[in-house]
Amino acid sequence: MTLPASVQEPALTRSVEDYLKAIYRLSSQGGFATTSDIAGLLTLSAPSVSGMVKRLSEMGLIEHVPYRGVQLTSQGRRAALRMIRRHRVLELYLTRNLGYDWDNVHNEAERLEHAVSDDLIERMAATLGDPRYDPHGDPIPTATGDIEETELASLADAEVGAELELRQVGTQEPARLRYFAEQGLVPGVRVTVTDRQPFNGPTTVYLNASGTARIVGRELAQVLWCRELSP
Amino acid sequence: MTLPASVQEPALTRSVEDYLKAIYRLSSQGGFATTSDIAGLLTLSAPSVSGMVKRLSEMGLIEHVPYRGVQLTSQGRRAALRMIRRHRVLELYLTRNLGYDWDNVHNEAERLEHAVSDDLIERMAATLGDPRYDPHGDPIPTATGDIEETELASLADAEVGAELELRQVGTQEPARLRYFAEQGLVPGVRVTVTDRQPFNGPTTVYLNASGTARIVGRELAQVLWCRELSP
DNA sequence: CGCTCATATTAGGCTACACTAATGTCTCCA
DNA sequence: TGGAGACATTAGTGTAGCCTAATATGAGCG
Repeated sequence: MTLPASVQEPALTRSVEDYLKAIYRLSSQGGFATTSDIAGLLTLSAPSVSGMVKRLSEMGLIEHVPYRGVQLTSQGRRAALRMIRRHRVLELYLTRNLGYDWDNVHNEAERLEHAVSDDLIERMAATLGDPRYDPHGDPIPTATGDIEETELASLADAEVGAELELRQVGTQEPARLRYFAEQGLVPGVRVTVTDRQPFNGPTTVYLNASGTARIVGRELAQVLWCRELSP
Repeated sequence: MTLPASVQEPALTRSVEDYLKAIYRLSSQGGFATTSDIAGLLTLSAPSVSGMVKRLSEMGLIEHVPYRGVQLTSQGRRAALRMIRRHRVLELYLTRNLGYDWDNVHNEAERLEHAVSDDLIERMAATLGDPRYDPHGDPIPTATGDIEETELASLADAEVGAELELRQVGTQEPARLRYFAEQGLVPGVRVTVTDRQPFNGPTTVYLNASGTARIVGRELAQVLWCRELSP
């Protein structure tokens, strides 16, 4: 009566997909995602999260340690990475092929990621030449669920004199993204750190290509993730 | 406390959007859409439809005459046409820009139409050069909610000797669509009706461009909508 | 060591939307 | 004109997700 041995996964709801993405983000550094952190990220009440946590762990998507938090199971992680792939492929496609700017793709991708088929995502990815990074420099998981893990350091922590490649811009706020774009601070750019003011002051960098300087306040510098170039 | 005079419409749910599209289709010839027709089209139970009909008429989207059926209000019609525009623009975009065939775009568009923003639809439409017809020849409503109304006749009713332009293919079944494509029976093609067998028998047409004949059974001929060319 | 406060969970309720079973209404034909 | 049968509606349930209010837990500090 039912399908054969091959287990047919019953398709996750939009909510479930959002929870899994949030838990992935909050626990990607290895720890637990707490109820209140999830509630904060998704702007839901804590009891709502408690309720969903119960459902997700019954579905086998997360492991719940009461009063401590949750972590994804391998099944949950796979589902989360699938959503992240969708989101990032969509962001890149919208940017490259439909004239979106990197500061306004997020919301569109956020809605579409729940509606597109795997087939469409793979067609978009193929059209884009199987890209590895989204417009903000975040790595795109492969269709098989692998994601590049790179050690990046925040510009705010970089030493004066260091030569860096800007790799990821860790914000989705349109205003900040627009500002970064204006300043030429986008993934792939190479810079040299020439100064840092004390007491959490701003960082000054030279853009190697254009030879011009930029002064970046701490709050912004913290979300610019960089890779150290050979010294 | 609430928004100013400008009435902010509260965003329709996926279900509501589907009902409105169905009601549009069923009542576009002027009559009422009945509960069981809607239930049939959406594959829902009749009581489910009754319940939704109550909600839709409270929302002012439809007019309900008990035991007779429903019709769209102008507000409901606007919402329905907006969905149809989305669907058809999506179908064309997927066909033209992402390698879909006309027989497999329907389901993808069906899901995406609920998730895309108006902005994205307009970008797609602009990319496509503000198209007027989708891949099946159906007219695409304008962003302002106007739709071309053409008098078309079914090939099954065409007179022998008539010269016709095939304009719309009125099915979404992939197998039939593939067959039509193989036969060269696609929108825009010009044909001459050369024969019709009696007792609801098949229609024979010549493809004017290639000069080859096609025999089309009644069931298929009924969904091929044509415009009569000057006699 | 125990208490306080932040955090988590449970209890109870609401909405949207589906379902089946029971009931109402209309139409057409004998 | 009076049913019979087709169709519509109402009644009553269920599930997913959200909420607020009430309660439980645990961790750090006096």
